[in-house]
Parts: sequence; structure tokens; C-alpha cells
Amino acid sequence: MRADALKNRERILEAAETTFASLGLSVPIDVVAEQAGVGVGTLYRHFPTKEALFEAIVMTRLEELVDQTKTRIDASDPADALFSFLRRFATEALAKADLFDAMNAAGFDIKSGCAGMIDDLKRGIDVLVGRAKAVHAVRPDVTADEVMSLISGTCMAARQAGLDDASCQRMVDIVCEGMRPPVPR
Amino acid sequence: MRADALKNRERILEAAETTFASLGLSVPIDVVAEQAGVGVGTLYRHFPTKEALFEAIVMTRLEELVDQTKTRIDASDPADALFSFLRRFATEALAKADLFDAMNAAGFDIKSGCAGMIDDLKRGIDVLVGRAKAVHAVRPDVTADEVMSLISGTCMAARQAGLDDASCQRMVDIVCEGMRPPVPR
DNA sequence: GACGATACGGAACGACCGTTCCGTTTGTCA
DNA sequence: TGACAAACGGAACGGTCGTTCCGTATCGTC
Repeated sequence: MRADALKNRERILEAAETTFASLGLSVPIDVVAEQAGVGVGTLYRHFPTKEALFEAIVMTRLEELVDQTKTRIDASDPADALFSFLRRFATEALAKADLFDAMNAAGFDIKSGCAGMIDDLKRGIDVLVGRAKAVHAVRPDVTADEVMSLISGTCMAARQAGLDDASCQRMVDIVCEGMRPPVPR
Repeated sequence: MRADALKNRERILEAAETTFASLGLSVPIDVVAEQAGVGVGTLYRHFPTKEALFEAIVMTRLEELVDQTKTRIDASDPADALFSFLRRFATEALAKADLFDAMNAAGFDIKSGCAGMIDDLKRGIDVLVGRAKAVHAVRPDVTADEVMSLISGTCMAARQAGLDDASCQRMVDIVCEGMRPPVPR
């Protein structure tokens, strides 16, 4: 690969990351190219399709989140492990519009490429949920799917309400509180 | 207005209601016209723009929800009044994709027409929340905005996860649980 | 039944966007 | 330095979708 080409590839990835983060999948590909200081033709030589570029960005994001679940597997406080992960997840999702588009498969078929990683994420969450259940920190009947939906839904709402991270965290806390085992009142 | 025209107007509204409900704002206008058994030209004589037709549908939906808050204002159990409304809201939103698009202003500027009605809804929720707070059924620090965001976010997530109403209700219940005042553990 | 106004259908227009194509430029290696 | 392969830029293509336009059909009235 020519040195020039390599540099352009970097610039495209960089531009895509920031642009997808703020505008999501719906941003026209020309904008990404312009941001990268590159023609569309060049972009398409590096990534065969918009979807491919998008996947490249999202996969690394998802991977980071999966790692976050793994580092918490052996935490001494399973409740905090789960909840702190969910807060982290929320912060990430609020800042990165593409994460929603990936999980919602909004537009076209992203799932093909990310499905595996999303499943990994789900498995990671499932472990954290299981451990939290074991210490009676969350209700025994909630599922990892529900948890993921609840948090991503909350972030989605926060995002389009234009809320900041702090407000989003507050809502996440409310949801987490709701996941705890009910107490007699 | 000619009899013919009136009938067509009805059919357009009917088709728009079902089509927007299942596919949301993103459905092409041709599909609505076809569903109504009408040409696009006819549709555009009755509604100057796609947005106008959309608003006509959504406004009635929002109005119904506002009414729902009003009938609950004098309920003897403020907690149940709020939570049952939220469940109702969720059911409605899950079944009607357009409600999301309206609240998210996804695509273009819907707000212009619906803003007033959405504010009314927010005010209605605010009253229910206030009354629930008065009897210590919800935390004193939650806001109507947060409640709306939480519920609509939950429904959004449920919708694209393809969940049924029962599963969505379960998630709503979790959120409602989280809104209750924290108890010492 | 005929005539004028009203309404209809759907082809055509224009804007947007993902993708392709090709003439031109640029890096690399001998 | 010269030459060739590799890479570039951006105009052009094709498809989608909201909207407009106009020739035709239909309703309502005299």
C-alpha cells in the first residue's frame, strides 16, 4: 500500500469517527469525504460501501464496550459492576450517534457485520446481570435483553431531547433503581 | 366540497393513519396514496404537504393522550393515575410509529404544528407527576420531561427490538419502579 | 342532457444520495 | 530521471421521494 493511500485511509477513518458520532449513519458520504479532505472516489477505494466504513467505526466502539464488561467480570461488587457499566454504556452511546444506528439497524442492514459483536456485548451484559442477580442486587426476572433495551432506549430519548451527560446519567440511575428487587412498602 | 372529494379525504386519512402507524413518517407518500386508492395528485390537493397530512394524524393521537391525562387528574390514587397513564402511553406509542417520529421530529420540522400539543401533554404529565409526588409515590426530584423521555425511550427500544406489548409493559413497570422514592436497603 | 367548475390520476420534475467511472496526478523503483 | 502502476478527484449515473402540472374525468346545476 502506498504511503499516500495509507495516510488517506487514516484521515477517512478519523473523519468518519467524528462525523458518524455527531450525525449518525444518516450523514451523506460526501460530508465524510470532505471532512477527510478527500474525494468520494478515494473514500470508495478504501471502503467498498458506506456500510463497510460505518461498520469499521462501530465495531471498534462495540469492542471497547465488550472489553468494559470483561474487566468487570471479577469485580467484588457485582451490583456496582453492572450499574457502572451501564453508566459507561450510556455516556458512550450519548456521545456516539452511530451506536444507536448500529443497534437499531436504522436504514439498512448493518446487523450482518455487527451482529456478532452485539451478541458478544449481550453475553457480556448477561454475565454481569447474572452476577448481580446472585447477590440479589437486581430482580431475578430481568433479562440482559431488557437491560440493553432499557438503557439504549433511555439514551436515545436523552439524545434527541438534547440532554447532557449528567441528565442522561440521572435517568439511567432511575432505570437501575427500577431493576433492583422490589421491597415491601 | 364535492361529495367525491369528501370521500377521498376520508380514505386518505384512514390510509395515512394505518400506514403511518406501522411504518412511521418514513413511508413514501405514494404508498399512502395507493393504500387510499387515490393518485398522489389527489392526496396533494387535500393536504398541501406530507408534513401536513402527518400532523393531521399525529395531532389527534396526541389529543387523545392529553385527554387521558385529564381524566386522571382527580383520581383517588395519584400513583396509579400516573403509572396507568404511562402504561397507556406506552401501549399507544408502541402501536403507532408516527408518535415517535413526531416527538423526535425525525426528519423534518414537525414541531411547528405539534409543539403546542406536545406541550399540553407535558403539562398534563406534569400535573400527574406533581400529584404523585404529593403522596410520596414518586421521587421528589423527577421531572415531567424526564418521565416523558424515559417512557418514550423505553417504547422506542421496545419497538425496534420487535417486542410485544406485554414485554414493553414489563419494561415500563421497571422504569416506574425506579421512579418511586428510594427506600433504605 | 349539457355545460362549467371542481377534482382526479399519474407522468414528469428537481433535489438528494450512494456508487461508479475515467482522465489526471502522484508515489515508487530501476 | 523516466516510466508505470497505484491512487486521486469529482463529474456523472441511477434510484428514491416529495411535489407539481396538466390533460382527462366527474359532479352538480340549469
